[in-house]
Amino acid sequence: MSLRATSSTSDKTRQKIVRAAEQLFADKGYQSMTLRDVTKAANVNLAAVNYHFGSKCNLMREAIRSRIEPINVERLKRLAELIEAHGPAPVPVSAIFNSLFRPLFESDGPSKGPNPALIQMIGRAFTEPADFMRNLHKDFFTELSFRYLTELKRTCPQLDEETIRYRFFLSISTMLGATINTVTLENLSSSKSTEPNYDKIVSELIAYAAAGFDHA
Amino acid sequence: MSLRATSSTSDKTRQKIVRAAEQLFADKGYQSMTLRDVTKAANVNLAAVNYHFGSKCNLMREAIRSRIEPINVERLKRLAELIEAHGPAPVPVSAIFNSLFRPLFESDGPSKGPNPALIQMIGRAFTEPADFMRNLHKDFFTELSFRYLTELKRTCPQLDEETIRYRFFLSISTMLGATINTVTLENLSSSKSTEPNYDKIVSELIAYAAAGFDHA
DNA sequence: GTCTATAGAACGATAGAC
DNA sequence: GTCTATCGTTCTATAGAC
Repeated sequence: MSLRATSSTSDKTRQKIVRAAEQLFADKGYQSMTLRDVTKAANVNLAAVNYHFGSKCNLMREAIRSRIEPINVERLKRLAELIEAHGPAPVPVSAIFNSLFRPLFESDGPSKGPNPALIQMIGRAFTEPADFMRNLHKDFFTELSFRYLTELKRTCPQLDEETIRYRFFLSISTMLGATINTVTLENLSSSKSTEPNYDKIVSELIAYAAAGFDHA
Repeated sequence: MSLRATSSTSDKTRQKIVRAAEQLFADKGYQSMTLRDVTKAANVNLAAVNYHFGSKCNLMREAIRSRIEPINVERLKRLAELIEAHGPAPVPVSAIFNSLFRPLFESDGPSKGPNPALIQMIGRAFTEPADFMRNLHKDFFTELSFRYLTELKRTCPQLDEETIRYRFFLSISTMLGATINTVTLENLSSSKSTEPNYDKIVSELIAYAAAGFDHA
């Protein structure tokens, strides 16, 4: 049968499916999101998912991969720029976290605004219990965490390796928690706006994580 | 028909179901956890869940409620003790977070060790997308957050209300992320122990959140 | 490539014997 | 209270017409 490997004249159906899947996965998680939901929201036929992606699992792997990879590229690019800019001096913790957190919240590209569905999807992907996510985590997080841990160790030589790993873990946890923890997010703003203020969230997040990581 | 409202001579079946549900919910989330899984793990009959709890939804509401309520009581008790002990002086942020975070990780009671299944279950409950969780959050979090925000405001009068709410939200996110974010948790210890070191996690968590909250 | 129709399996819930 | 058996629904995935 052979799945579609390359783009053709029209990827509209494929794209519509991915976009709908993003939103539904963000809202309801993997198990609660059904292919009927997806194809209905995308306004395509039910069979289209299996034709284009082979399976529900593959659809989500592809959806998540296509979003995370550019973000991780941007993260490492900014980290490299920081290292370059500071020469032999270590990069401040807040600048390191800035390069790690910002790209997620500028998910549609720098100078573009944040994409709530995309932010939530990634947050949920890393807290999703489904088995097939495990490998994704390894693929997308191993190199990234190694690079960031290396740089954080250089900036904070007074902290032993184990402490650095714990605090890095807590920093990642804060970021992920902030993206999916709708509970407190709703109670945050005194105004009853449905849309969270991501600009405020991300700058607070960076300052919070930097202070939490760097404390005596 | 009438559900069982009061305890009878033997709550063994009921208890076994709740315990099994906790573990499975912690591992797989609400939708992936089936009643067939639960009753099989509990070694009881499939129909027992609907007899004792009426529905799958009700089972999890009861399981979560029975765990969170004692923890919240303990939290507020410790907070009240802190306020009492400090008299008119404000309670330090780290002490406030100590009273908020510790009870979850001493979930089987003080002097008892942490209960991984319980910790994960509560973390997952607050990040679960399922609709029926929404009301639970309101029930178990509204009063708690009000009390803690009041006390944090007294301790940090230099911070405006909105900033306090944002940082409190981030602190809760850190805690929740730490309980369910298995990804990085696995990569944490250089030793390949399956069991996370909760003692280390919780003390790092409290110091981290206090520093993150209290920064200039 | 896109559709209809359906296979095949799993689910929550319940009826009714004991 | 506890069991077996099953109803009615919903899911992913696929076969086959167009």
